[in-house]
Amino acid sequence: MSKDELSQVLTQRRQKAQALLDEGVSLYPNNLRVEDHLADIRNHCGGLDAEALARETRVFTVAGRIVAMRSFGQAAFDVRLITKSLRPLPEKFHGLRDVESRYRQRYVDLIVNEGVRGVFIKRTRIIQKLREFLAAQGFLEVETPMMQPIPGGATARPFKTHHNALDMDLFLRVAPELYLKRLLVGGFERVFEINRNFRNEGISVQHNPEFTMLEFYQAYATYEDLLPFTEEMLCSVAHEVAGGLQIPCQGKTIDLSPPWRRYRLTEAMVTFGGVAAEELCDVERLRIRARGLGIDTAGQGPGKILTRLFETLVEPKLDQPTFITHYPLEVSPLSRRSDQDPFFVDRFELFIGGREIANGFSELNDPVDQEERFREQVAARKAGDEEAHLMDEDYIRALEYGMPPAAGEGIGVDRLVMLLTDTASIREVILFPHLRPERD
RNA sequence: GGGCCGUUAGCUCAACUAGGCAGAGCAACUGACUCUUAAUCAGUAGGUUGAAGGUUCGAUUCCUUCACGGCCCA
Repeated sequence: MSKDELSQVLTQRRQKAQALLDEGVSLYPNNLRVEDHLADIRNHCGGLDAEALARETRVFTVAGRIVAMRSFGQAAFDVRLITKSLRPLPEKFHGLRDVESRYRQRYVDLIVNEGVRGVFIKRTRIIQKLREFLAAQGFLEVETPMMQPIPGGATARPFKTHHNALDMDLFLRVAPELYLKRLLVGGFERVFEINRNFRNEGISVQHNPEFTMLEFYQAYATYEDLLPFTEEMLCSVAHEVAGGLQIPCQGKTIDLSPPWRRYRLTEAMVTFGGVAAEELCDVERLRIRARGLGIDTAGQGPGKILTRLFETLVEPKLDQPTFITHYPLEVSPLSRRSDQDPFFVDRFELFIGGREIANGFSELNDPVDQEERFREQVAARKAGDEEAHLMDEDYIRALEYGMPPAAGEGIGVDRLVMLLTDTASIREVILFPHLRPERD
């Protein structure tokens, strides 16, 4: 096939490899012991002048990529081939810039773009710090199913797969929530999981089909306990990886110093969204406003319309850390109903840099109320809402055994990494972001 | 899903407003040079310009469709 014809550069590389083979040189030996790093040589010889260097007899064994070589000069090396590369690296000065190539060939991106490497090292440190913080607070790290017969715990469309031996459909989880709360029923009082969720939705600078989520649950706590806890946890992470609480974010500076400001959702609509307080109680006026913004309100109640308006009008303005509390029950099928006002639930979300970073609430542990909410979700689903929850009878059964009052929270790890590395696209913090297959 | 932009040598980019033999730097190859911090000098080679079609005497350039990517919107 003509497609397989190699370019001049690749042909030359293969010819060189063949020439080495013909000389009896092994192209992929594995008996090397690396004893030093370049830093060792620098530390040992960096301060020496030419004469002292000439007298130096110590032998260093280092390994690495040869980026440039001149067979010229007095310092001589007997270089030993460790791995024959058949492709050249991108140009040394400009590196690899093409975004598509960087994502498709992340291995090359990581070789030549030091900043990229730094982002992923930070990502690992952030996750390590979250684990460390939670473990120190007595939380037990657990693993719950990624493949679920009934996808639940979030309003999102799932990916479907099939188990051949059992001949049954399974769904990649959209959230671990319902399983983690089963563990509260089982007697674990503090649990958390850091793992992948999968949502069958559009791809954007903020959305990858698979993404990493931290969820943690604490018995005998309320959502109000989670606010200072979240401040403390995220500040400890910021100290660790960003070096402080003043962090750069897309040209602005975000101040993470606690306490973070708090608004009820309705207050924020007035303060940031420019909506009159009277309008908040008037569904029809809200609906008209939503339609004016291009939001589809068909079949949606006041709670959902209010939330959609909030997302459009307020969310992007919340650059500095802000807790929003008192979400409508209509959009919170797993949260505990507020004792003061049954329209709302005991829930909050945290916004930083105009993006949702965390979502937490007091958990609904009344099985009768939960079953009713599921039925409403099922009805919404029948009416066309593909993201609505399904009935999970086993979860109801679990609640019937008695789940201690508890609070739980989810933190989008990718978005947290974006925030702490000042990155605009989620693809820059995921090693291998999803791309369509390349052709030709 | 919609709009806008992009795709040219291994890599980074030209060739624009005006259709007229597809170019440069780095990398590669050959030779020279004994002290470098991307970059010493000279020479050589390297292309189905993302794919297919159309307009034209002639298309990287104009038009259509498609593929992939980016940004914005949903």
